[in-house]
Amino acid sequence: MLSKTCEYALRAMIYVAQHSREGEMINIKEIAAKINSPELFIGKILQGLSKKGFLLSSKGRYGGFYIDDKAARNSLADIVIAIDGDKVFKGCGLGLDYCSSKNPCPVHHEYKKVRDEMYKVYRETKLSKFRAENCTGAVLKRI
Amino acid sequence: MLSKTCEYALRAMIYVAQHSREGEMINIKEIAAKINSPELFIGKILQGLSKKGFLLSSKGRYGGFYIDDKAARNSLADIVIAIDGDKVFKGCGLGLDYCSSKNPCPVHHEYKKVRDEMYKVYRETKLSKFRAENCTGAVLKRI
DNA sequence: ATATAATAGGATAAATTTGTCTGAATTAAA
DNA sequence: TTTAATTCAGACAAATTTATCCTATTATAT
Repeated sequence: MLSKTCEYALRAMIYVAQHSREGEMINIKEIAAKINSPELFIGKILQGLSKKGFLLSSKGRYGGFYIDDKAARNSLADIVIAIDGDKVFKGCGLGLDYCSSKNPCPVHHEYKKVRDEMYKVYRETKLSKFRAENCTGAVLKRI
Repeated sequence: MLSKTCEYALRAMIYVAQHSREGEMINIKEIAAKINSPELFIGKILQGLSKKGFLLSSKGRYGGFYIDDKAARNSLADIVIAIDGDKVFKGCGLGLDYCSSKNPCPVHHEYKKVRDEMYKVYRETKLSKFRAENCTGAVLKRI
């Protein structure tokens, strides 16, 4: 389970990827409205991701956020890890710090298998999949 | 990802199941020490689970907690749902409320598949698996 | 130049989760 | 019957996460 912050971030990044077109920035007001999130909060989140290089931003009138080809190479897993850390993809199913193949908790083997697949789902979903040229227009909020 | 409360609960319940023997109660101090959790906090958690019928308790000297055959029929998934709700097993990978097969988010199909397997892992791990007669003595904390 | 509209940054506030304290009730042993 | 050891209950406190406010900075159009 991802944090709310992380869920907002994924939706926002997908939305920005879907709508990034040459010479157009997408602003926070629009993003917040389209992904069902508090405007100021998603602003903060994207500012943080922008600092880390996950998307471009520009201030001033007609400013906003943008995901270019390079930034679109990031996967959803990269974003999750940047925000929530890797516990969801690497951690123990019972929350034990030391749990591992050599020192497994009572559910380690079964859990690890599925956890690895979960990682794969997020890792293999790249932002490029959502970019304008490929985009099928998946909606990120109830209409 | 489970809440910390839930992780403590699972570890505690497994520990109690492992050590439940006829006419012996396991007390909170022992449980907390063995699963690496704050004593008063896991106390509260088990009191809640006990109210909901997930384990038996008895007050007074030599009192404590106990899991009998009937309570041992519960799975780890039952406990997770009792504490964290079913979002982890039923929710959307991007946190959307309305997401479903008919109205899928951009990762719904891949995510759902793995999420269902995750549910299965917790659902098919029953407390009875850990009861004294079957117990292989899996340790729930670093020694 | 000026007005306008956007992000950036830092402080703050609200809500939730996690953890603690205190005393009451209960049980069994001595 | 007294004492000791336990869970139970409710209030409280601390920490973390989520969300907002205010001002500064920046960029564009007019």
